[in-house]
Amino acid sequence: MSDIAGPRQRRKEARPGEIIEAALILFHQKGYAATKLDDIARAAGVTKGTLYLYFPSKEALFKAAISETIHPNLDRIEELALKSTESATIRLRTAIHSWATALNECKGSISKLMISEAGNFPELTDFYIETVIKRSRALLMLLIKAGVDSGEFRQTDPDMLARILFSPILLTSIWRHTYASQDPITYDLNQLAQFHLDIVLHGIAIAPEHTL
Amino acid sequence: MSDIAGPRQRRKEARPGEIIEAALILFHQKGYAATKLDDIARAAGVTKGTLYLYFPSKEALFKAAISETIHPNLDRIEELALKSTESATIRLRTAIHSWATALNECKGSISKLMISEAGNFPELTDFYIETVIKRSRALLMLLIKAGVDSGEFRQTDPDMLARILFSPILLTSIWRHTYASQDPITYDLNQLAQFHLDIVLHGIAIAPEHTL
Amino acid sequence: MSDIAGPRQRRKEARPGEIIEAALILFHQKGYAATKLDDIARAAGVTKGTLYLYFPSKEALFKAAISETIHPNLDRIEELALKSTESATIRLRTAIHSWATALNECKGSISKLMISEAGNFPELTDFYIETVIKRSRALLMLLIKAGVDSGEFRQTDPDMLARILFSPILLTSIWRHTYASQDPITYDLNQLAQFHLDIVLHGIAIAPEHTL
Amino acid sequence: MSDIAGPRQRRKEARPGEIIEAALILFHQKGYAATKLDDIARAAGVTKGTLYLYFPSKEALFKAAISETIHPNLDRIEELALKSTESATIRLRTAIHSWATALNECKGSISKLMISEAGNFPELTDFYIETVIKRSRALLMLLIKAGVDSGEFRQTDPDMLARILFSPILLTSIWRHTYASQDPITYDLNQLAQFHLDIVLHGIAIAPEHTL
DNA sequence: TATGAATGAGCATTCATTCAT
DNA sequence: AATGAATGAATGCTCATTCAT
Repeated sequence: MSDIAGPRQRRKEARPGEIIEAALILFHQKGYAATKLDDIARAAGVTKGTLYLYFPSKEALFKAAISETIHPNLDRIEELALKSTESATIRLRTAIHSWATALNECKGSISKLMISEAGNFPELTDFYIETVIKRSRALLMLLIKAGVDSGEFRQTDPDMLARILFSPILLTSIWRHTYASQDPITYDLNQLAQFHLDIVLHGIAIAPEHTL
Repeated sequence: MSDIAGPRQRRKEARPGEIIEAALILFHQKGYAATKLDDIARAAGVTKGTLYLYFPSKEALFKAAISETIHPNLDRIEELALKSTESATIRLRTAIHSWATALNECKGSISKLMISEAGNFPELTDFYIETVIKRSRALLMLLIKAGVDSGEFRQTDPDMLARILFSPILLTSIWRHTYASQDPITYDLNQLAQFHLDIVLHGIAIAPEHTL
Repeated sequence: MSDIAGPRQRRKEARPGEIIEAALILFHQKGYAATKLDDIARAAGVTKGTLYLYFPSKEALFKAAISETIHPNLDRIEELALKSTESATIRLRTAIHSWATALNECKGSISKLMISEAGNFPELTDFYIETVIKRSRALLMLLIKAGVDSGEFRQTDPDMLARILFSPILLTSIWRHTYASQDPITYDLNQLAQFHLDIVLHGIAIAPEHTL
Repeated sequence: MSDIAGPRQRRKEARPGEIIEAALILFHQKGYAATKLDDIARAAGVTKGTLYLYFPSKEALFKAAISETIHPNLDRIEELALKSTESATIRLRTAIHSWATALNECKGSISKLMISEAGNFPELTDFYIETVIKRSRALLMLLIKAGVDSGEFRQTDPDMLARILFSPILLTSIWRHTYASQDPITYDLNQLAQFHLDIVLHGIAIAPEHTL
């Protein structure tokens, strides 16, 4: 009932989140420079002035939107894969699938946004590289090395293999957010992940039973 | 005669190309909206007004830059792989390596630019999807199907496999152009392609001799 | 009882005065346009909304601040000089010194503020000119004429002399409030007034005994 | 004939001066903050964007306007009084009259502007104090000391006397620019200067012949 | 063909004012 | 009486585009 509030309702707690959500979608669709604060305000159901109650500038809003979205996802993946006592094969599959699932559910793609805007926001990019990219890749490399050590996988280059394992999922996720209307993708990221894992694990497995 | 022009003197036929080259680099670095015509003009060694002698608007220049860069690359790949009478395995390897080589040499990445700006230039995106993306993928799928038909590869999903085969190369190329300073990549795209092909072909090969 | 209120608790009757005091200082320091209501509110220890309980607009607050500060000072000077039955010389000295003393003690300078903002507030300026400037000058001219009539001073131009007599004090007062840090003034306005009066009275006196 | 140029005429050389002149008048009338760039542009006969071809910001335009106006006047006064071999009395009269003449002719009053805006532009104020105020006062003090040394004037406080000598002229000049309509002044600054000098020199002269 | 001064619509940001609480 | 979140008109500044030279 009080949900249907008038135009001057007070929402101090909820506002920043609503604004960030609206901003992220628009930044993602149009890029930072092409996104107008008017658009963000309208999408968030407020006026332009209100944005400045919560964020001191457009740039600050952009950075906040990126950071806020990144942070809650950071720890989840690592937990999943590291705690487990299963075989490296299983843990690798689990890690990648949980990541694919996360990407499947995202409305926007931080990866795409960072690719587009990295050149214009060097410090933000540094932060993203350190906290997201390197950390994610380190996890994959850890699992790959574990598999090599345990005799599940052949000797291989963990850096390249890590890059190869996440590329199709990440690029397809970006693709879907970019070319959804012109080139729709009919399967979900988990299917793609499974398909790729089956091939790669078969390709690097020492014994067939280590494929799954 | 006009060939012997001074080093600073430019032949007028060369102008559009020089402008496009400068524009492409800047669009790629900063994105469309953040790139100023002043910057492009300065980088091309002309003044802002001169741009309008060759391109009616910023948007037209952007589209021209994309199109001009795409076109000369379009036919090359197809020729390479289709003419050959080798095995599907060989032709697949050849196609992917020649593509990796092409990407290796590019100063900018049209793929990255299209990902960034697709939302703001729908018609251009349509054109890109039809002439580049779908055509490239169709080529890979053709070769994959040929390999399945010839008994070199197991039965598989050509769309997914095509996507998987170009993802690491394309994403790594984009990566390199985006995060070069923060996260340098030490190997080239051909090494990555070979590494991936070895694994995947081994994974999908019916007999070991079809891996190479 | 309400006198025993906590140090932070303010009696509501005091509010307008506290706001005016804070406003006057800020208007004086930064000028009308550069002073934000937020600053005034903060300086007065209230919130921005509260200002509107006492003053209908920023302009009204400004005018009130000027008027409130002017009024209590209006009558004082006239009393001092007019009641006296001393010689014109003495009364002139008394008037100027009491005025110098008043200016010495002021934290802000209405004169400076009016000089700065006269162009933007014509009606307020009219009011200030009529009630302060012309009245003050009329007083000085009255005393000068009295001195001429009584044979204390030579025949002279009362308007010019009045202007000359208050200029050093007024300008120095403004100066002190404007360039305090860059160009500090080491003597007080009474010293300056006495110095000037000694010279001028000696200059216009008919007989030496009329200098003091 | 070509003077009646169209709206797109080119005036690169003349423009900065025209803009500064228009800006100075408006800053003077309304103060810095209350002066809109649109107003300045309109008064200068250009559009807002043109201002930015010549000045990088409103603040830079303001500072340029002050500086440009100050500089040409700096050396003039000193020359006048210092070269002369006349008596100190004559040189003092000459200096003050030439200064009064300069102020008489000015459309705006930098002094007024600096009083209004000193608080908001500390570095500009420092510059003004050092190059204009202190230099002018030093000149007057020099002449006063010369008069004392030559036996023309009694022993006196040069700082105070200097301040007293320029106050009426300066304040009246400011007054005229501030309250022209409400409180017009009927005599010019040279009359005022002569009136004051006659009194003061008579007041401080050791012998009557040193008054003129 | 080439220039670059000038334009003006567009956008980020500010801040006096309002109003639900 | 007091708050402070929200508003929106105003304004400094940018930049794609035009055009006289």
